[in-house]
Amino acid sequence: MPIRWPRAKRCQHGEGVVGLISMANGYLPSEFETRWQQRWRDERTYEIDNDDPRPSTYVLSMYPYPSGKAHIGHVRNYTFGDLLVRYRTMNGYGVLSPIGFDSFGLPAENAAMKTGEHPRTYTDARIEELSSSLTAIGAVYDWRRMVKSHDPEYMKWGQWIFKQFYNAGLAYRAEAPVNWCPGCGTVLANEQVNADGTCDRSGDLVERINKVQWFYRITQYAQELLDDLDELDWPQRVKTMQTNWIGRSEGAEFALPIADADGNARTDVAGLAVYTTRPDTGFGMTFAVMAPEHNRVDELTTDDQRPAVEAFRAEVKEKSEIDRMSTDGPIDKRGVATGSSVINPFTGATIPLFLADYVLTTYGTGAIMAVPGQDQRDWDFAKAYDLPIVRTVAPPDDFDGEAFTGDGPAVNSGWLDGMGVVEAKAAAISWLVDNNYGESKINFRLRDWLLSRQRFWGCPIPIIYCDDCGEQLVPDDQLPIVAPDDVTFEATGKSPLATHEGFLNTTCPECGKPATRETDTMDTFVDSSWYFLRFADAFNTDEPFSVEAIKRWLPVDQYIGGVEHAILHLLYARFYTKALADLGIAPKELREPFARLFTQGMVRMGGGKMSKSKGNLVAPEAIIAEHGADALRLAILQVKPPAEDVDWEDFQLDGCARFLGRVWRLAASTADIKNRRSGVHTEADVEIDKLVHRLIVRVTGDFERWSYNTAVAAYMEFTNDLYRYVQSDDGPHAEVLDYAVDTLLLLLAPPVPHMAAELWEMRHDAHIHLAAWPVADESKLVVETETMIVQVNGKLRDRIDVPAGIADADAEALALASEKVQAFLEGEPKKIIVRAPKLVNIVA
RNA sequence: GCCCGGGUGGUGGAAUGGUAGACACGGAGGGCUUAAACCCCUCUGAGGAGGAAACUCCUCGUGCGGGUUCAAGUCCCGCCCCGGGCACCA
Repeated sequence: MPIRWPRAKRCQHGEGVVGLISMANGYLPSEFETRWQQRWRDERTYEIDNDDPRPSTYVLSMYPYPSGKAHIGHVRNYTFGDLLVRYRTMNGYGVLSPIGFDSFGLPAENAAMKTGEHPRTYTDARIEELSSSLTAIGAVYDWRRMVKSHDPEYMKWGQWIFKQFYNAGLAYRAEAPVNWCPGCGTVLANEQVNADGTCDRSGDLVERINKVQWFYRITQYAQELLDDLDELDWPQRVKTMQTNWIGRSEGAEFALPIADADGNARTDVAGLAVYTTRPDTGFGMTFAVMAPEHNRVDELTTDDQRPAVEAFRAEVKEKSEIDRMSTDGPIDKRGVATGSSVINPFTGATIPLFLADYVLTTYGTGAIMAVPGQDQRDWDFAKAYDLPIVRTVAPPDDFDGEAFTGDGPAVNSGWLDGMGVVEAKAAAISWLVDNNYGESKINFRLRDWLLSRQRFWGCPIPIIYCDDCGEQLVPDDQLPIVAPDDVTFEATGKSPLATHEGFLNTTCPECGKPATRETDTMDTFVDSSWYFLRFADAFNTDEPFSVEAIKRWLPVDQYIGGVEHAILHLLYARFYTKALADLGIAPKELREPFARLFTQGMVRMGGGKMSKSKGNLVAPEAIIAEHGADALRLAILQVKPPAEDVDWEDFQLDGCARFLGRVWRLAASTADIKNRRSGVHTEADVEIDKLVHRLIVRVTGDFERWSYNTAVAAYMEFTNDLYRYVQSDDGPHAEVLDYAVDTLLLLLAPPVPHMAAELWEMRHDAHIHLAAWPVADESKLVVETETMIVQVNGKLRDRIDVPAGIADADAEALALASEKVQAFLEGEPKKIIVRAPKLVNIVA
């Protein structure tokens, strides 16, 4: 609440601060911002050694993909991290604040195809641009520790880690589908495939073809990745998303015997394995469905259905997984009968076997039992194909839907009848086990991590293929394997690695005979899965990092990044950390990389995501030139809670710059204010002093809970009060004012580091960022009177000033005595709720 | 489609279940100025009543419909709309 100054004390006649404070020292950020940036660098203010005596804390913003000059989205991300680094430093911590670049990736390769420039020189230039942008917004790092994905030293240890994973059985090869463009003769990223399934370069229809590729066995850690989420101080929504992504489910896997022409179970072939989370509904299984890619499709398709099945499979090949998972649209064209039948083991009935696009090979067994009574998609399918529907769970009487997925007594289910879902599940599973049809099974939606990329600009997978010895790891003394420089990029999109003779041909490390290299590179998520560990020991040439260094800094105390990374990056990094710990490369006890996570929202432009490809980027340079980096930082903090998405149009640069000007004028010239006084403190002096201490509490609390927009409001409110104080007829008390301004500057040092530093040096000839964060004096926080609100039936009827320590009975008496309240009372109150000193609610 | 968020004045937002709209932008009025800009001060959710005025008071109001509660922007249920992710963009 702002102070309500008595009218007479206010400045009435425009004398204003103009008259009191010199205008000569205008706020001109361009005169000192770059100077301070240079000084932080020269004075190594934010460099830190591993033997630094201060208590450790590790603040990390996700390392950026170097796309060139920063855009406002970057600025927002790195402002939050920078504020925290400066805040923690003022709190006495030795803060590890490193920066690096996620410098492998598709855009550099695309640029190479356009301009012929080698991705390395292109990427190095983009890193320079982004680095200078980060410096220009005042972000401070220990630049010595910089990690770049494409740095050969980092690649060397990345490949070395792959080898350790391979030796531990965590890396393996298997077939997996890729997007294949027949026109370009190349594999496409999902991003390069248009919504209609065509190649964005050639326009050809993209196919899904199978290719042998490398995987990391992340599923081995599925349970641990799920369990350990509990101990993380992460946003609940990110934890929920990871939980759902891992997708643990308990159910049963069992076999549906294949039926012969007479409807009897064949004993010469294995049954069709299906996975279900609802074994209790088995009696309602009226058909079964396989994924179109299931490896038994050929075997189980009858001759008369073969043409239809082949046509269907060709069609599905062109569909994306998202389209296939969708339950939108007509379902009648989304499946086809195989002509074969299987047997429902529960009922003994012969039921038809279909293919449908919504069943995926990647989940469960790639085949399902269909129970239309309890599953809406099965219901729709049954309707479209005229299949019987049998309810096996009785829906409530008022149920008017189709498939019923809720709980209820089992019906039409033989020996399960009458049981609830939980009981029936257990009973059905024991029955399946007892009769040798199957077993209970925990299934995860999580799939192994496909890390092969058919790209040039990535970290090569350190494998050699020998005709005689098979796949061989590249020996350590040959690492890193680095992509060659003498390559040309063709507009078709082919990776030059696969055709570069010098790269491709090598000798087998085992037998010495001619052999060939793996030409796929690693997913860039591999690079980003351990860079935060390398930061802790960035100069180590003997190992990726020492256990000691990791023990000193890890886990990251505060990780900051976009919510778009909520699943993939954060899950992969967690997996890497666990695997590295289990292999003894990282400390055994390091189970999680990021103790606390903050996910900030994105900056949108015209309602859409800001991105280079959309061409709607806003560059910070022009804004910094006009308003200064501090004003931009403050506007970022002020405009919206950090976790939420924000539209660029809503930024209030002018207002923030105006506020900084107000602080500047006040702080730069307090000594010149004409009517400064000394001696005895007036009521106003005491009041201002209390506000200073309340401000410390507010800002500190807001920083701790990432509520920067309200912290900015607190600064502004306080500054408004200070202005009124300075302009009051009595004038300001010199000591009170100086203390108030100094404290304001200290509190402003993390968000607006340049201006705070400049003013502090003017006032104290010292470095504000090395000063201690202010601490509030408890005795000055004591509140003597509170405004008690009085409600009648929950509606506000009066406000009464009461002593903070008022007893409930006295509060009640005061409330009832109020004339305003009396007017709304008829007869005796039914009930009175008293929450002294804040509230009394009278129920009439 | 599935998973995860979000809907509060003209705008961005604030509000441990307890005074809805702090702070800022925009707007209005006043001061300073020959004038303008800058700057300083005040007012500003909608509708209405009383008063010469300062001001006082009433009703409505947090996407829609229900519910829980003495009390709901906040908790629960069901809708509607908007945004993000969906495994090869990073």
